[in-house]
Amino acid sequence: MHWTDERVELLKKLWSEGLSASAIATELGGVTRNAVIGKVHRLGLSGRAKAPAPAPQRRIKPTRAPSHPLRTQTSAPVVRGNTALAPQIMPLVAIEERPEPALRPVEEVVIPMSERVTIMELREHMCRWPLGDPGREDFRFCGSRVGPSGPYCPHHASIAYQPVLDRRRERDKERRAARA
DNA sequence: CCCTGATTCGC
DNA sequence: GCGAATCAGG
Repeated sequence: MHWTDERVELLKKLWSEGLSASAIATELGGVTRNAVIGKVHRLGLSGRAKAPAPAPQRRIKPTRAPSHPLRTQTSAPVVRGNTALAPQIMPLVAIEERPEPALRPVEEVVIPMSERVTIMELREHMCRWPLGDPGREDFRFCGSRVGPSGPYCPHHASIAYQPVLDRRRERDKERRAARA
């Protein structure tokens, strides 16, 4: 992959819109975020907005000897820092309430916490408990941190792995209690 | 740990 | 010119 005019244009556009380097890299495809950042700098469009630039701070390379005369010091239009302060235009972030998929009246408590993530946002350590109807646009996964093992967070694991026997035992127990 | 941009420098 | 590796920071 190389930087064709179109790709450069798209890069400029997306960068000006405030997308992160990695997001742009994904969008373009075939490049890493490093490549994007490198290109951005070469094009001279670094720094999308920045305050005063507080730290004069030079970088300190421990051992590597400077093979070139440093061309820095006095003249540097440097507008450093800044991290994507952009209007973040995310397509599918809405979705308000997502009633848990009819899980019979549980007496245990809550921990409603779901992060609720899309399949794209789902990471290795995230709970894969499905929320909603797969195939619908608002389908999500729980997304909470998974437990010590397994694909679910502790809360959903307790639901998923609750054996029928436990429920029966629980029911019998209640009966006995009611009788007494 | 996830992520961000910034910088250097071998290629 | 390019971008991986690295750095610095959130």
